[in-house]
Amino acid sequence: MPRETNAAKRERAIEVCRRLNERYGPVECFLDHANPFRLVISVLLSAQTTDAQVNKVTPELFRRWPTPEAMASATPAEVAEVIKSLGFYKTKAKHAVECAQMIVADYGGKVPADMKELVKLPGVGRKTANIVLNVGFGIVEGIAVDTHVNRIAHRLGLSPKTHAKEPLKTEQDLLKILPKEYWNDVNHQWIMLGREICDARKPRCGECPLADICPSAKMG
DNA sequence: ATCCCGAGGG
DNA sequence: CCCTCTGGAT
Repeated sequence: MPRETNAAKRERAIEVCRRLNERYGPVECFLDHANPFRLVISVLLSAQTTDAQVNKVTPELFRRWPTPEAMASATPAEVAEVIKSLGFYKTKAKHAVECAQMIVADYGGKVPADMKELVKLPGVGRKTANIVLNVGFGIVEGIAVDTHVNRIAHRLGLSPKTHAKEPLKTEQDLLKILPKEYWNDVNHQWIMLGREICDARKPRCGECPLADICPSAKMG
């Protein structure tokens, strides 16, 4: 079996994006993104949980501490009490307060619109930073590779199996394959596919719009 | 039981 | 490289 050319991968990846665009329509953020500060905190809280769970706590959270200045003077214990229905709530509360403090101390109370600066914030990695850049600032600098995107890229044969646990390498593979105008689609729509259909354990290939062009679906 | 729309730390 | 943090969904 000859190795697939990059051109073939690109063609397939673009077709993937085209079909997912048809299925999901324009991308949308379901978290509180009224301003970049709220977005950073909301995305930070969303790790390992759902937007719906996050949206249950953010109204009270931002009612009590609406700005970086306000949250900077909260204690992690106070914040933890408000967000305790979420997983990892103690760590997230600590990160939220430290984020607010750093935004005030180092960035004049404004969330930096820059990947290198964003990832300096406690609890903010590339995945979170990518979403903040995309949704909060309209900047497309990379692809937010989470476990879903990672898995889908692997199943579609767009990133080697050896990169399965290295999101940075998966991101680099996708950046090389896909033209930039599709990066934002990956950030949002591939994640939805991963949640609804391309499940880690039991993928529902029978309902998948990509089944006929997916090597993994063909092999079962 | 087992996994997750991550990230920090050892 | 590995572990930890955590509630909720399945």
